[in-house]
Amino acid sequence: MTENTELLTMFKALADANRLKIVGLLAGQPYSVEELAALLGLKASTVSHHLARLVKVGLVNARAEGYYSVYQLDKSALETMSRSLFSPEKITSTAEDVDLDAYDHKVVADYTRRDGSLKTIPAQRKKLDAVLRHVVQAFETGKHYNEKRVNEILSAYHEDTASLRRELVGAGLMKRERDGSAYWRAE
Amino acid sequence: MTENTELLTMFKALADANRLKIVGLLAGQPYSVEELAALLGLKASTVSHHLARLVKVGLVNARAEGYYSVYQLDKSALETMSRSLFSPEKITSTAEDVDLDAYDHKVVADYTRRDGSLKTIPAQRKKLDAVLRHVVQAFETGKHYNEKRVNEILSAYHEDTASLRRELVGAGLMKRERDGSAYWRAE
DNA sequence: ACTTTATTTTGATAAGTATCGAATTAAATT
DNA sequence: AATTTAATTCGATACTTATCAAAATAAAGT
Repeated sequence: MTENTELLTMFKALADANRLKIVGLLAGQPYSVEELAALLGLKASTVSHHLARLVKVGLVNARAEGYYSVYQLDKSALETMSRSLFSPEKITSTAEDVDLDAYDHKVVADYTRRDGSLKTIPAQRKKLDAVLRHVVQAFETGKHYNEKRVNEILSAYHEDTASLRRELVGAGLMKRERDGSAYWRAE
Repeated sequence: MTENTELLTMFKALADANRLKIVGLLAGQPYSVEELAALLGLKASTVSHHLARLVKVGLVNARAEGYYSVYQLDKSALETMSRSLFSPEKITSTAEDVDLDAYDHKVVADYTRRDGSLKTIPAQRKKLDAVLRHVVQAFETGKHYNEKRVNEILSAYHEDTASLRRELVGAGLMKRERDGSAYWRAE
């Protein structure tokens, strides 16, 4: 949540009918709080509140003038924004603090018992893959295992060790010698 | 409220942290409802609701794929929007249904009694102007009045007819002969 | 046809926020 | 200094909406 909050507060600032109208009015000319209140049919306190939010995101600014504080639109800020707001970087940044492994974790959690064994082997590709990525971590990288040892390890997860073994190889998560004499975890 | 509601619904659609994250995630690759729910730590029903709003504004669309309905970002729509959303026309259109005379009306209402007479003559320029624009309507356009008649008409508004008359001329709302023999309403 | 799985819809609830009125602050004229 | 006027702040209320749980759909594999 570095600067994607900037995006969010910006959109929130504009996600109100009256604030949008204020921006539209100020695009034509500067106005005082009192004038805006009369134009919108709102109380001055309400308009003041709206203006404060627009100031906070840098869209408008105020200058004192006689009795009034006159608000005006910062058009350069508006232009800058229209160019940057929807840039690919800004868009993708909104999801940067999302844990991309959360789906795998949830699937694994859904399919495993408290003792770590699998309730069933998922039938669906996506979920099977998630579970396989979990199971393969029981093997050390760079180490070779014979089939008997592989089955022993897999039996902690499910009795159908043959299926698990086959799926692991099929998914490319484990490799094996052509003659089946040895298995190892893919890098 | 023709298409400025489009602007509003668009901003509202993006004015939510989780919907922004969804857009950010879909910018990277398509996802199913279930996956998004796991990634965001939300229930599927909630995500479904968010996606429906994003679909409604045309930012994302869904395609059925096996068990899942896979949602993807409409990047062209995103680009179109980023260009048009902050255009001067769109911005000013948000205020197009605002009654620009509302301020004058309010000022006049504040300063007049039920019988139409003025409580006081406003000291402030802006309000005085608003009241003068109201008072001048008591005169027909294209007709000439002598000073006595002008004062009779103005006396319905305030006893200080001399000030009213002077201000009306000063504001350019009424014209007069150099010798003061006749007054008429400016076009 | 039946079962499983994902999605959507529907209420209900909780969190957020727009609005107002009253009180306070700030600024300018008398 | 005192008074008027505009703006802001504060507290309360009403409205909106994000979220979830449960029920209803939809779709696929058995």
